[in-house]
Amino acid sequence: MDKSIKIPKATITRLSLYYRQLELLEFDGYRMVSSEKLAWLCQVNPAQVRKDLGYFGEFGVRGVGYDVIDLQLEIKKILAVNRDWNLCIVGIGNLGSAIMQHQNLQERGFKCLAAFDNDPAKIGKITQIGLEILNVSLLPKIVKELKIEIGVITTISSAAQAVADLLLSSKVYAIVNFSPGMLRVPDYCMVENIDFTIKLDMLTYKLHQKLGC
Amino acid sequence: MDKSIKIPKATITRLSLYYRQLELLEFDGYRMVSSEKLAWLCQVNPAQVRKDLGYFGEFGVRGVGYDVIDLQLEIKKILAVNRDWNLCIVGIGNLGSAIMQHQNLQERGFKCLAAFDNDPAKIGKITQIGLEILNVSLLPKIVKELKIEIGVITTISSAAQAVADLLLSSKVYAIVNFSPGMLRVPDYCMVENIDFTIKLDMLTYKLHQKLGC
DNA sequence: CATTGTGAACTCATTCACAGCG
DNA sequence: CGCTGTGAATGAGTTCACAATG
Repeated sequence: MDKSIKIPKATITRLSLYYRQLELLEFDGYRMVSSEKLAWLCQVNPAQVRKDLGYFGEFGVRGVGYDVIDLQLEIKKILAVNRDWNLCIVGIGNLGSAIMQHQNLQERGFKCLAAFDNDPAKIGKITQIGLEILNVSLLPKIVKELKIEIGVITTISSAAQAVADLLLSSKVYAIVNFSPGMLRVPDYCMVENIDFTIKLDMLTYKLHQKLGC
Repeated sequence: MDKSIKIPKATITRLSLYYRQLELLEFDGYRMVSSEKLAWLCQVNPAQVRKDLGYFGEFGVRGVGYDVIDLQLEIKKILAVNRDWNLCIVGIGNLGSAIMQHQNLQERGFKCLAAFDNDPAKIGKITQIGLEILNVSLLPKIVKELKIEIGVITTISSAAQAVADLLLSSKVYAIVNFSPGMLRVPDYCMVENIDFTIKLDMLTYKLHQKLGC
């Protein structure tokens, strides 16, 4: 059912997608959904949906489909988002502030509990979600006190590696990195990069290919 | 050399990465770099670097490596970022404002020329980069006047599809979508999604796997 | 002679096709 | 009968290994 088979990274990404569509389906009053319909909503192949789910169990009913509510619960269990997670954000510029206030975070159980910066002009100020901006030197202490499990880096890229090192030394082994460029971390530390200039480069490449402009 | 062979999407992503490391290498005074060194910096396999570049030409010198400056120019040509591109941003909340002011945009030749929203309280206000926030109903007219080529969607997800439709009807066929959920667009329109709750889900999944917590 | 460029081998991911089952 | 679950087939992407070469 789940042991020893290697699960594609893309499968996890898609589970997240399925989950969101299931929320919308529930909101629209659906009780059951077929792999075909869910696939259509997520713009993937129906067999892909079934295979992705198949890595983790048998959640469907043959001849009928999947229960919209049950499947949400199963996916939440798989993704381990059936509980809250504690975050901190390092680098309280425009981007850091935006992330912090992002609605989806709260709704999905990601609690932003601390905000750090190294700019004396910002330290001591209160963010729009009511957090005091703390000196980044306090990070190790605060992370321990508040049991923070995930660090979000929204500094300029030249500061990102130092922040990552600080998080590591504070035993935070999960990082979302919004700064461009690679973080160097030991392999027991998980990093997810979000780099939107890469996405823009991808678009310009494709535009150039298709339109020759 | 470049015709007819299928180029992996991931190759384009990596070219963007290589480019940034080459900038840093140039800044540090390097004139040449081997595939091994560049690969190490980008945390990929050296053969991968050579194969990625090999799709587009022969840019290296055997026994020596790649010219740090020349290779930057070649990659810029490939990605079509050797010229400016005009953007507009739709949805001027915290995230939209953050993106608009993001330093890398300007530096890399992505010009944010217009800002739209549908909130009467925001329309008419001036953003931190000096743009007047315009009613989204003006989008088709402005897009045409300013020759905007890429649309960035930073609205709430329930508004995203309508914005995408508006961009499409204005002949903007390249979209960066920051709202969660899938946009439905014709296949001549390129969409890049940036969804950071997916990244968080990926982290929690991995944390759960590795630590069982 | 160090390093590129590249076919061939391999690994990983997606899709097909149909057996299994409610 | 319809839709899931899954082994087998296909396809895509990465890495190897070495010939080519400045």
